[in-house]
Amino acid sequence: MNAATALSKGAATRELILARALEIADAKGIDALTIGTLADAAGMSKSGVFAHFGSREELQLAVLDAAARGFTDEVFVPAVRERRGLPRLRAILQGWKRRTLRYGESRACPIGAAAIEFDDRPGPIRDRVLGHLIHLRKEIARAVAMAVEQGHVRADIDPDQIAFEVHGLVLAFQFELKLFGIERAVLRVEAAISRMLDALALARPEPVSD
Amino acid sequence: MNAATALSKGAATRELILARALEIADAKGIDALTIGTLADAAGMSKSGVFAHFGSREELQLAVLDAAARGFTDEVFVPAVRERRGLPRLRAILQGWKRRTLRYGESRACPIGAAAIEFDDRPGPIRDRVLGHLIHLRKEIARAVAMAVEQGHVRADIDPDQIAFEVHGLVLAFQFELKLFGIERAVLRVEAAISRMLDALALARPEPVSD
DNA sequence: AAATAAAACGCACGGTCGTGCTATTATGCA
DNA sequence: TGCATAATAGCACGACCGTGCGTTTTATTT
Repeated sequence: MNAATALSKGAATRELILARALEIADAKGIDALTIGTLADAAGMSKSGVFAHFGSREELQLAVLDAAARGFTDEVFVPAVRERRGLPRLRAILQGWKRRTLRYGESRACPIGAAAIEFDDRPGPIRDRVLGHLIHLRKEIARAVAMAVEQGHVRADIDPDQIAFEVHGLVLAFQFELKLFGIERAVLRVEAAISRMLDALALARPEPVSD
Repeated sequence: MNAATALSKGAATRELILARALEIADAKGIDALTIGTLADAAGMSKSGVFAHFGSREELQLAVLDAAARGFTDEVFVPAVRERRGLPRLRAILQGWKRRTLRYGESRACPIGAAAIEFDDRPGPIRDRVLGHLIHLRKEIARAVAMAVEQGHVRADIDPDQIAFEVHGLVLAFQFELKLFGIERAVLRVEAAISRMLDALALARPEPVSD
């Protein structure tokens, strides 16, 4: 056995289970992820699956973390190959758009969905979800701040405010996908993104009165 | 019995049940609205509640419609007292913000939540939710179009695009409430709203190059 | 007031859920 | 190869779900 697969049997099937769990959570949402369904999908017994996590909640937390890792790998990791500043910010937005599109017209990002499903249920899951979302927002704000440092963007803008509005754009994009289909949603989000990036790069909102 | 309460016993308790159901759906989401819980909240038996709707799905549809009526009453109805154009658009946004705030930091608009919970479950509920959302978006776009007609807003903007972005703003607002609390969320959304309304009213994005 | 209709209840059924407990099988090390 | 240990299966429990049915209570009409 080589180094990459140097896993004990238990750890290996745990990964297999987690992969199936991620598929289910992607497709049906995190609280449609039941132990029985997951056991069927993994070709195991309920108690076999259960033993790997100890509780349903622990399973859900593991899936949440896996989803967050997937987001990082798919959106942030490729983006850091771009130059700091606007190019990298643009890459993040493109990656995010691409990932959102992969969910299609009738599914949602599992973390965003979990944030809404659990917003009224205090506990570890809600905390974990909010933690991931806060991290996401910070990364966006960081990319904007870098763009300011690089002189790509006006110095008087607030990176956190832009992160807020970018987040809203992606959320609206998800809804537009469901409401009016892919083509229209892509047009809208790209119009909004370029409008926003233009506004960031412009000299001042009212150059005449300067 | 006077005219306002001229309801048969059945219709009256149906309204009572619906009111309790709306409370539950507001607080816990539409699929935490179970017949047993609702029966307890209404002080009735499960079968008593059940008989009024014939199925759980029919109950959920009724609650969805009630929530949409509530939104209209709370947001659109007061807004039509304002003058057409920007004042009315502003009133809609304020009303929407106020309503969103009422849900606080740890609950979501039941229709928006249902849109996400049911995005992967085709059927009458999903259709109804999307119908309400499309209606909402059309109303926003209509208000923007009126503002164009009144000359309050540049003629080259697309009302549907603005409706898209406004929707995103409110969604981001809801998340901001959960992530960072009320004060910060209010500051952000008001900054974003006034920035957007300013952009609508301004002459052109690049007046110097004209 | 009696008769008819509507409304609500009590109860049970079949289903799924998460979770323990015990037995069995497979794995990895001496 | 044999043995300790980890991994999985089997099974049952209690809770909750939606839903149907027969009965009983409450409203409405004659």
